Amino acid sequence: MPASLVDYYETAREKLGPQQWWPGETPFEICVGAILTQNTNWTNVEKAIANLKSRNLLEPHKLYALNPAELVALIRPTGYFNIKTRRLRSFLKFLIDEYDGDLDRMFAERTEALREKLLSVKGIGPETCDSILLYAGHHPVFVVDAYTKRIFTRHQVLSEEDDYHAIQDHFVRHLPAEGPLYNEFHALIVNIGKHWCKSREPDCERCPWKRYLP
DNA sequence: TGCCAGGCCGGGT
DNA sequence: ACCCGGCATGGC
Repeated sequence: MPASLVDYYETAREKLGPQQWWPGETPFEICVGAILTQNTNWTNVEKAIANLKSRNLLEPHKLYALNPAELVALIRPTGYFNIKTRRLRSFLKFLIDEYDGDLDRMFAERTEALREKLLSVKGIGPETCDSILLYAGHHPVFVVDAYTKRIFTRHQVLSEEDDYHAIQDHFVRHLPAEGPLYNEFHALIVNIGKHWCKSREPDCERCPWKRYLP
């Protein structure tokens, strides 16, 4: 009998321990980080977050009031700084226009309705949207990323042509519908993707799942 | 030294 | 409906 997704989860959880994600102190910081980390190494994002934090700018109205050119300079280490400035500001405008900058009010919306609204913001795609929902808002949505696809395609759980929605659907259908589990599982996937399973070869012997699953 | 990182958008077939 | 180039810094 092939390993189930719950087997994958439990194996990784045993080997790597609790992940305590997302690495951000406040819901707003998590939202900002989710946008800044698009196709970007997290260590670069940390530098940008530190810049914003040191200037006390991690608050929606303050950040939106900041001169865009200043924002470009502060998030420079993340790369794509021009486009990310636009994306951050479009999210901030949405948050301020719709909820007066109050994330609690935003997250009080029903999951599906909020998901659609966030996806309509230019610069927020499915992964960024779902990361914000799950990690900043504690909505029970499973986050899919490049590691999820790469690792589970390699393990023959997913196929190459599965798109974001197909992958998300697969996980949702095969896991208990629990936000905390979605949270921990995605965090474990990223941990394994970054530190254990970097090889692009079809066989990755170092990967915990390769070694410990039947 | 090159390749890659927790995507997304817009324009071209 | 796809496919693809562009966006850009910092670390290994």
